[in-house]
Amino acid sequence: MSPTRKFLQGLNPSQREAARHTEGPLLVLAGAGSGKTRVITRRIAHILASNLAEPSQILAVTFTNKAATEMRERVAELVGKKTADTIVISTFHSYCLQVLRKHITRLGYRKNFSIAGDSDSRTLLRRVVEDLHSSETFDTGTFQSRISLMKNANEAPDPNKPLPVENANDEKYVENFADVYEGYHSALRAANSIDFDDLMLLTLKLWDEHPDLLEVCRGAFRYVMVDEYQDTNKVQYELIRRLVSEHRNLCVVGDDDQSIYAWRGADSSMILDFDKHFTDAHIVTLDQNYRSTTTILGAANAVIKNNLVRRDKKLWSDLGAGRKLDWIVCADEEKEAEEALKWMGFIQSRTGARYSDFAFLYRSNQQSRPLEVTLRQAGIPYIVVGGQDFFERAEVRDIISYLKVIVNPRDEAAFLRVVNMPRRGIGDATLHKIHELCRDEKLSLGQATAHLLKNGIDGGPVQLALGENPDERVRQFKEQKTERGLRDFLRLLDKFRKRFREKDGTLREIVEDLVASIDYHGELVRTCKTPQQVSNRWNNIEVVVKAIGEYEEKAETPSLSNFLDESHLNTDQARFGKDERRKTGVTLMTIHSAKGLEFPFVFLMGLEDGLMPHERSLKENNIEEERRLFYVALTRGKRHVTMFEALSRVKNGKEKISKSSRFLAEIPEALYTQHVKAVRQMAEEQVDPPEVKKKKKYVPRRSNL
DNA sequence: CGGCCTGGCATTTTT
DNA sequence: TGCCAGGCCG
Repeated sequence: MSPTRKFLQGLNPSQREAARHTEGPLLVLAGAGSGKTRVITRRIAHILASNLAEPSQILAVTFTNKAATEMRERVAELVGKKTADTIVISTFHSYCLQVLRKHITRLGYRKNFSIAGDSDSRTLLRRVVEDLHSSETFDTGTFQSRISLMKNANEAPDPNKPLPVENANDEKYVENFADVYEGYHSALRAANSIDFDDLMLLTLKLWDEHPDLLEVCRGAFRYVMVDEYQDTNKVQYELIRRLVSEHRNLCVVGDDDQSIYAWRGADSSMILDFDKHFTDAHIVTLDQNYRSTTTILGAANAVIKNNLVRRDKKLWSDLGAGRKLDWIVCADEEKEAEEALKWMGFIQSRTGARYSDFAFLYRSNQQSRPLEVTLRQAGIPYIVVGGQDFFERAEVRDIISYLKVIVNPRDEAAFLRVVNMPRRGIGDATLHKIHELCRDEKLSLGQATAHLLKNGIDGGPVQLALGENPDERVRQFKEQKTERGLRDFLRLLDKFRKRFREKDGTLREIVEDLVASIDYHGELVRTCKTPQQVSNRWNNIEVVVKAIGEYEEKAETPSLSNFLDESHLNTDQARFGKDERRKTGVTLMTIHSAKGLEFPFVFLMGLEDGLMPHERSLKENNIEEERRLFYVALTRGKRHVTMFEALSRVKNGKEKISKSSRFLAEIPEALYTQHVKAVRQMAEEQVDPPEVKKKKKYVPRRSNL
């Protein structure tokens, strides 16, 4: 067999067409379960076998590290590990970070800049909002998501444009938005920090302001591929566009029907308009599904075709019809969980399936509760995927923040987090002084603190909150405590900066010493309510320390800064334990986290209007995205999907009665069996909601004149 | 400054 | 119902 044909073997006609179409723009519309990873990896192997490019001249971009690793492994199976390792397979974020670490000084940042995680951003934003000195109270998160969406869309604040986030159109948000946006960015700038969105935005800026750098990056690749293209945003598109502008060898793979991250800035018009952006684009549709029964696909197709904005396609498979879907109507969420276990037992008795063949999928995380309780009672092993990110946990952030402020002394969010942790008697009043000094004198936080110590804490214009305390001796005593605290803190930072700089011990050893120096364990004992909490949190600290050790072993040139980069960009949950349980237990997760996965048996929980579709999306008119979510949920199933609804459910501490999800009515009746385990009529009579019709807001039309 | 209490609030979370 | 932020008081 000729080497160029070798990697096209075993592909279906459309897959092969996609894999061999190497030149010019190509859009692969890859339906759920249609073997898109197979196509991408074969395509890469085919390019290499045809000697069209060196491995290092191929760039494959993914959204998650997990996807990147998987892709590399699968390519390695085809072309060998050595070759696979030289292909550039990376997430948008880590590719951009690489570029920025090299060249960011051209944008006026320092090389040791920090990446501000979501909570770091929030810390900074809170500060900015406080500085507005407005009598109003604001929700920081509203500003945060608004800023992020705007940056993802590559837009700057424009007072004439409405804000896309819910409740962001309140006058007070509109009025203050420009100031907050501005304040946030100068705070980031002063902290020598950039946020997640900046990774890409600044890379774009760098390329646009310094064409020589773009030239270098562009010249490095002959073929560019982007996975999950429906999840890209405007900025990512602009990056890609620049990278391929010479040769235009761009292949994007994705499925508009699985676009479920618009709320996070993904812009499905990127995939919908691909052939407008790249006019001579070739389009290949992969609609043969290798995962699900025709029953499941029939339901999924029927549901998704109600979406108006999409590229028309219909999945099919030759895997047989299988069992009709089951739709179980339960009284409440506890019954729902019990019923689900019964059905699992039933399926197991018929098929001999293992626990790990089952997934319980739901719309929102709270729904895991009743399931967990019931599973635990039944002694069935399970794993809950998702929830809080490991690196966002308080104790982990504490330690990471120490490391961040050690690497980047200007990092404000990190500084603020640890300056009084453990308790050093440093409170708001002192911090405000430091902060003002920073801004007025353009000092780093550390410098400002040192300055403050030199001139005496009370030298500034701000009154200590203790001013009203009549007992002057107590006041002075406390002030001394504060001074001592600040001094100790600065000394500690200096000491460890020096140790890291001089490589006085391994990274792991130094971090261990740091944790001991601040007596973090003692702090946990002091602040935690239960010993259980202490051991949980301490355990997480140990995981961090261990992670540093592991990083150190595998990295060629380990550095603290590089470790921090990885900890921000590679937050893959699977890396941190509980992997064993995944092999033996049932899986509980949100539909969002299930994207890209498959299970022989899928249980969809809580299919009620208000939950799925979520009432908030309903309010925001995002029904099509909710429908896609339901579509994603259905298409996770290989052999069977069981659907559950609870007529009544405790929501926010109150019992709520609901109707069936409107999406269920979109499934052809011939494809499911309904099992009513609760008297629906009773429930419906009780409620039938006096449907509160919202008055449509009257929007005056602008005259054409 | 820091502990305690209260009131408002409550999707989804690849990086 | 449960969490977290901000306010209050010792």
